[in-house]
This record gives sequence, C-alpha cells and structure tokens, in this order.
Amino acid sequence: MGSEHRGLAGTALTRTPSAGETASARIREEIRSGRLLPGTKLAEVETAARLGISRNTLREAFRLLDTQKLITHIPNRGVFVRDQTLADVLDIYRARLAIEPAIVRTFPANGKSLRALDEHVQRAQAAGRGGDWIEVGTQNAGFHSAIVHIAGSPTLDAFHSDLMVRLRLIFDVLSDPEYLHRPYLDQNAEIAALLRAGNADAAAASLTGYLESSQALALSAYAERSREGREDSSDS
Amino acid sequence: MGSEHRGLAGTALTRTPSAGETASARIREEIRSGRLLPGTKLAEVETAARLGISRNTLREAFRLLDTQKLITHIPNRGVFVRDQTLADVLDIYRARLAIEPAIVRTFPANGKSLRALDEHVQRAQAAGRGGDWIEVGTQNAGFHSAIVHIAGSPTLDAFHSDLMVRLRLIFDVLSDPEYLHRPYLDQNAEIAALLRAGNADAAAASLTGYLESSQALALSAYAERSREGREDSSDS
DNA sequence: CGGGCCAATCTTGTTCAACAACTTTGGTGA
DNA sequence: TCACCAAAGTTGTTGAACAAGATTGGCCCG
Repeated sequence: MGSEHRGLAGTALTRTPSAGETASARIREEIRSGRLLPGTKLAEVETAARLGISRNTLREAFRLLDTQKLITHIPNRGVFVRDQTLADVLDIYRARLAIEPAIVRTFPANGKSLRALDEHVQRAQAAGRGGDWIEVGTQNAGFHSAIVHIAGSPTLDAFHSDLMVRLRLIFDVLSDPEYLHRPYLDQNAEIAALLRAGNADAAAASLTGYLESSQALALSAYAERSREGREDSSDS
Repeated sequence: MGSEHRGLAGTALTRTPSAGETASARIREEIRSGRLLPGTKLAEVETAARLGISRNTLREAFRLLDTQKLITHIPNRGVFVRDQTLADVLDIYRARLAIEPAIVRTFPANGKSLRALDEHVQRAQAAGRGGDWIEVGTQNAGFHSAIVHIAGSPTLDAFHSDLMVRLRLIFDVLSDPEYLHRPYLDQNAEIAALLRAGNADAAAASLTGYLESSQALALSAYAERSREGREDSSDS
C-alpha cells in the first residue's frame, strides 16, 4: 500500500471517463438542454438502446445522477427525470445561506484564497464587458465555490458543487442570463474586498444579502419557467 | 430476513432494501467493527462470493459506499477500504463548524424543532443515567441532526447524515464511549435551552465550543486508534 | 352498467457467463 | 542491471436469462 507513484501511468488529468460517467454526462446534458423534460420516465431498455450501452452500465449512470438529485428513483417503478421544483430552489438556497456566510465568518481567508476570489471577480468582469453572460455565470459559480473552499473541507466542496449543478439546471432554462448575473458583478467584488480588508462580518452580511436576492430571482425565474412550460407544452 | 407477507403493511416505512443496499450495509458494518481494516482491497470476485451476491450487485453496493466516502475507488485498480485519516477528521469538523452554528444563527427554530431537540436531550440523559453510553452517542448524533434540520433543507440533512456516519466510524473503534459523550450531555441541554429562550447567538457560540472540543477529542481519539492499531496488527 | 378480481404482460432487480481493456507479474535477453 | 515483452489476473462492460413486483385489460359478478 505504501507505493504511491502514480506519475507514470497516464497523467491523472487525462483519465478516461467510464462508460457510466459518459452516459450520465449525456443524460445530464439532455436534461439541461430541455430535451428531457421533468417527469419523463427513463425506461431502462429504451434508454440503454438510445445511448448505445447495456442496461447494467445505464444503471451505474443512474446512480451517479441520483446522487446529484437529477433523477428520482422509485423502487420497482423506475427512474424519472427529477422536477426541480420550488421546494428544490428553497432547499438549495437554505443550504447555501447556512454554509457560505458562515464560512467567511468562521474561517480566516489566506492569501491563496483571496487571490482565487479576485481571479473569479476579474474574469467575471471581463466577461461582462464582453457581453458573455454565460461565462459571467460560470465565474460567479466559481467565486462561490472558492468561498466554500476557504473552509478547507473537501467533502463540503463536493456538496456545494452538487448544489451548483442543480441550480444551473434551473437557471439554464432561462432566456436572459444578463438579467440574472449582472447585479452581482459588483457585489462579488465588494465581498472580496471586504474579505481582503479582514472585515469578515461585513463580508458575511453582504454574502447573505446576495444569496437572499439571488434566491428571490431564482424563485421568480422558476415561476417564469413554469408558466412558459405550461404554455409551450403542445409541441413534441 | 424478509417477512413473507408485507403486502399491505408496506407503508413506505418498511420498504425492502435492495440487495445492493443490504450488501453495502454489511460491508459498512464489517468496516466499522474492524473486521475490514483500512487499506484492504475488496477484490470483486472474492467479495461477491463472500457476500453471496453477483459482481454486478456488488458494484452497486460499492457505489453507495463510495458516496459515503467509506471506500476508495481507483479505476482499473479496484476498491479499497478507505482510511479515515486525520485529514478526514478535520474535513468533517470543518464542515460541521461551518454548518451547525450558522443554522441556529440564521434560521429561527419553530416549536416542532425545539421539541425534537428536547426529546433527544432527554433520551440522552436517560441513557446516561442507565450507563448506556452507546445510546447516548446515538442521541447526541440525533440532536445535531435535529439542529441541521432547522434549516429545512433535505439535501443538507442528507449531507450531514453522511458526515455523522463517517464520524461514527472513527468513534466506534474507541473503547470508552462514556469518556467521549458524557461531557456533552449538559452542553446539549444548554444549547437547547438557549434556543428555546430565543438567544440564537449564544446557542451558536455554545455549539461552536462543543464542536471545537469534540474535534479535539476526535483528534486525540484518532491518534489513540492509530497507536493501538499499530501495536495490535499482529493477530488476525 | 359499474366495480372488483385475476391472469397476461411489461418492467425492474439480480444473476451468470463471457470477452475486452487495463495492470501487474515474471521472465528473457541484451 | 535494466529494459522490454509475454502471461496471468483483475476490472470494465456486455447480453441473455429469470424472478419478483407493477400495470393493464378483460372477465365475472352484482
């Protein structure tokens, strides 16, 4: 067990994803793009055939999606595309409200953490100037992941990452990412500045404000999506 | 094993666990009891034969154990019993420190939550009087789960539950549960009282104190375990 | 005509055997 | 001694098969 040299075999970064991972990524993308609507049943034989994999491998993919809460598994009944409901939006934001502000209040940010935050802020601002609001959203997610990273808990990082995937699923259906992300360019910069100044409490307060505001936006976004979905439900 | 006729009685509470779940529970128990030591390789054919299940089902069990961080899966190499290292203890307590105090500070506790906390406190005290320190530990875990439950985020509840499983894995190897759990009987009662009095900040502070103290205990417990494990490693 | 029971049918849960792809091992020759 | 290569072992994935639970549709009875 002591031998730890993994440098020789294929550089860890290029490791090939398993068939199950590939399939789960494909299904996730289909859900995100709206090709698979919430509530759709993912019958095993049919789905496996469509993806060109076996039932057993598909089940591995399902398990990955299950831990990310993208599907619902009912024993002996099957697997369904999970509907990210209003309850899920609340679920996600309650968790974020409990975690993110507490971290900046509880754990001191070191130089490396601060630099990571700054980098996300600057990239987001650059993307904003270029009008690339999708990228702004990505950098925004990265900013908040970097905040969680301050706690130094890999498990917590992974948990937060799953939350952001679900959130993205809700946001990505929306038409106007600028409306969603523009307001927070400055606020993230402010949070980073407050942290660098060592004013943790103020940063936590600003973060709480951000999350509550973002939650409100997400809720209205969700309502919007529901309405559109209902009007649009006639086409195949 | 399974009762013959559970048809009507199957009120979702008694739902039969799948073979994969059963197997994962068995392996988890073997890890906890020390029969499977950290670093042990769980070869597929051998383990499947030992548990009397097929390789495919075993793989399902592995996936469950993987999300709980009880095993390590290296592609094309196999599955190994995960060593809960010092880094894991820090990982777990950092996450708990980030989450638990923040919840009592951020979210108001309603009557139902307060009653749930009281119940765990009282059961723990009763068990303490009876000398059942294992049960005290269980109720202590329940108390903290109840705290997390205040946030009203099912995802967060599940995450915290996984943390507690890992923590239990570290504690259960120890010989003296009274030493571990006695100090916190009174402190949990105090936290509950502070919350009922509406003094959220004081409750959060007390909770932080508890976690830091418990972490110190866990770290020394971990050191103890490592030492014993090294001395004891000769007998089968 | 309506409702409940039951059998046929479909789907999921699980197993088994096989093969491909990757790792490790052990030997051979320069 | 060391690099290289073949052999053996393990994991990754597949397809077929069968058991058990869920669904459907029809039949019988009231």
